[in-house]
Amino acid sequence: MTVTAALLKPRKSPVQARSVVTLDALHSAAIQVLTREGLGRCTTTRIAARAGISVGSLYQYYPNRDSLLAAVLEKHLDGVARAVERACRGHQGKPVAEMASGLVTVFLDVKLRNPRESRALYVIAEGIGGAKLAERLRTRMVTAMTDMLVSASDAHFADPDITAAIALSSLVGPVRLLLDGHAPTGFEASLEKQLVVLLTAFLQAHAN
Amino acid sequence: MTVTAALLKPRKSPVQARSVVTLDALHSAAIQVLTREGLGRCTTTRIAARAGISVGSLYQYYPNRDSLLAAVLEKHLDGVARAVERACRGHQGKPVAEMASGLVTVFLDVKLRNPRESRALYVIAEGIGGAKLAERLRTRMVTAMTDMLVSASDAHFADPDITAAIALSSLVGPVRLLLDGHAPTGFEASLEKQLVVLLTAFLQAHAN
Amino acid sequence: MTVTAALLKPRKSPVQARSVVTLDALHSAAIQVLTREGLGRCTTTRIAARAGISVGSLYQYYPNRDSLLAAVLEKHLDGVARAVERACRGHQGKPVAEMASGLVTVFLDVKLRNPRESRALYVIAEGIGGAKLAERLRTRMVTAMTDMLVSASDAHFADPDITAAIALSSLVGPVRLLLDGHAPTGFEASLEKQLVVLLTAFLQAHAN
Amino acid sequence: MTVTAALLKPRKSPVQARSVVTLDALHSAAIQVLTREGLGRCTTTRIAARAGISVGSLYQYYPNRDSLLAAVLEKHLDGVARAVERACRGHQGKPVAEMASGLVTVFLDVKLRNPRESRALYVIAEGIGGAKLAERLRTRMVTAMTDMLVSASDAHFADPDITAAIALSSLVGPVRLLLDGHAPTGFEASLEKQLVVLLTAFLQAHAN
DNA sequence: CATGAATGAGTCTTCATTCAT
DNA sequence: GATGAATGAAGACTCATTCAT
Repeated sequence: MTVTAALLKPRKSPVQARSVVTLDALHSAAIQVLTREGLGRCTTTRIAARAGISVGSLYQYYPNRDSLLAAVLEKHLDGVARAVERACRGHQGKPVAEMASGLVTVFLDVKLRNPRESRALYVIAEGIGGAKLAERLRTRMVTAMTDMLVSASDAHFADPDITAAIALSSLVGPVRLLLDGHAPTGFEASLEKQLVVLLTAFLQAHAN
Repeated sequence: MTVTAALLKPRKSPVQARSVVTLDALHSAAIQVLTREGLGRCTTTRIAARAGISVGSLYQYYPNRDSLLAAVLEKHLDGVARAVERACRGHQGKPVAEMASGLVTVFLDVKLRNPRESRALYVIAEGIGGAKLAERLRTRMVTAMTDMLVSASDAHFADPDITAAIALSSLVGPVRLLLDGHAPTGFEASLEKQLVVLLTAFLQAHAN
Repeated sequence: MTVTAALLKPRKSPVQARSVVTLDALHSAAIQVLTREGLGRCTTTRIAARAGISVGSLYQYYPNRDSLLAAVLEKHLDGVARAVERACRGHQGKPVAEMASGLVTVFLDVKLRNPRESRALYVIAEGIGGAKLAERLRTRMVTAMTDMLVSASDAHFADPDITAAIALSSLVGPVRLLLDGHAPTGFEASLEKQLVVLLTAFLQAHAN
Repeated sequence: MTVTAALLKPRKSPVQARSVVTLDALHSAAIQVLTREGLGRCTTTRIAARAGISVGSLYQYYPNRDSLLAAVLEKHLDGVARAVERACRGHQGKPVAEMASGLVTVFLDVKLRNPRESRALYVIAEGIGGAKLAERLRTRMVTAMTDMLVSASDAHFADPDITAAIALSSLVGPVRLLLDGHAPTGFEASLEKQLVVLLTAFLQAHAN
């Protein structure tokens, strides 16, 4: 683990119930401050205040501001990755149409479950070294998808990892459009169906 | 134009040759500082220094830091939008396969022409009121695409604007993956082909 | 309370002993810097330095520079107003000669007790929204004087509030002359007597 | 002449008509900017712009910002002093009642002729070394008044210079009250009469 | 352990002044 | 002479981080 990486790790493990509670409070406080005030005004003091603790205590849990934000981001991305992995395992050996449908469903589910949080994290990700984190989690998801794709009952993929990477990343843009509230009228209603069409068509195009 | 919008506008028009040069220097300086130091360290002083001018001079061209960054972003997005609009006009009445191919080619072309700049702008967009700008430009592109889609010789679209919005946004993720350098080996080589497959399959799925 | 007014209020109440000390230190530091360096050089950094604290700490007590200066001004003016009010109450029902004498005495007393501070505040008053403050305090004094005048045992005033306003303001110039050190030799020695003569003559001129 | 004094002098004498015009334009531009924007925003660039010339040209006439403001102040005070001196000469040998009346009339006349300008100058005076200037002009006026007082046909003054200083300075406060717009209703209407009463009573109190 | 006052480096922004054109 | 772009020192203010209580 590099020095930089070490600095982004939480300081104490949540062995005690209180810690877990505080950690959670800090996470949601961070997200609230972020969405309410913007990254510029998202200060440690404000986060601590909203979490109901003192700045000093915040530093008991995280060595610095960025590690807190990174933890929030990681927690979110980990949730997304877990959900995708589970879905992929659950669709092993199925036809690609089912895979596409299953994938879209979970993806939308985790991303839209808490839209406010999802949006806040895009902002965090740019501000800190979010790219590294995002990549690690993306790799997990692509791996899981690749495994699923190669098991498809009705298709064969020449470059399953590349197909997986494209398929996954192609979902990101449309979802973000919706989260940002910039989508055309009727977009949300048909988003899931459209994305299923998109993914299914793409995956079937590789079937021979 | 709102007050806020006014504040994001350049201060002086580049009527003189020198101004144009300085303006360009500022733009690329901003991009360099951004990619080299990150948004957090992208200060007016550093930008000015890299551009070879004084802070004072920077403020002769832009009323504040955000207006400079916004201008850089807008210039880039405007270039993308123009290219997409031109491509859409050029594929009126063609079959959807050609449309997909033309769109992907143009999109990759403008986005990858200056990868460093493209990446920097993702960071800017989050930090400032980039969402507004991005939406305006996206609207232009979606409009152009919608017009193109309805003219397709071999397909009919029930909701062409939604199809356009999804099609366009589905390209964003994969391209960014490449720009961020997180793509699997061989990704770049096949990206264009893959995206053409993706878009063609999606559009043809709507054909009846 | 308007927004502007709110911005000129101290940030934290001096509930703790330490705060009171720091607040006092800031006030006298401000006055010292003001008289030693002038309003132009009366910067937050310099005030903080002279007060023996950091700029950051200064901003824990006042939201901005002007609110600090305004507080200093208000404290001074409030002291003057209190003294005048007390004197006015103490001379209810007396003949105008005694009123004049009493008023001049307290006025000189409070203004000359700390000449350095008195002078500094003229400078402050111009720079910030001192006019508003000054007016409020002046109104208090004029009101108190008006009450006193109407109770005079040997005179009747047709427009007691106007008479009060003129009487009070006529003292300002001569006192300031002395504070600024521009008075002729022997001025200070006879100032009190002269002002008593001035005020008495003026008030008696209204007696019928 | 000290170095400081030299720096506050205009750079070129208005030998040419154009210079006079420009100088006047600068003076009123300064006053306008001052009243419209406040001392803080009263920059050389803005003054020059309002005067219709360039900053560079401004520096052709004054070596620095303060010398310009000082010149504006001096011109105003000189006007006041001249008027007072003339009035004093014109009332030589008259009874004190006439002197008082004449002085008040003239003082109000010059101060209220251009209230906006008068007010603006209080602000200037504090910001720059206005005290020095003010004192010089005040000395002229006190001298003229002293001469007048000693010639009074119906009174003898033990300390005519002190009496003059007090008399003059006692007018300042009331007039400023009016200029600042903080005077009670009916104040302006009766100000002249009241001040005549004030001064007459004061001067006659010295008569034996 | 918690607290939150104190710190001071670092940001943006302004503006008097100069000088090349 | 006139111009106004360029300069950069200096000011107000913020905020991550520390540490005495």
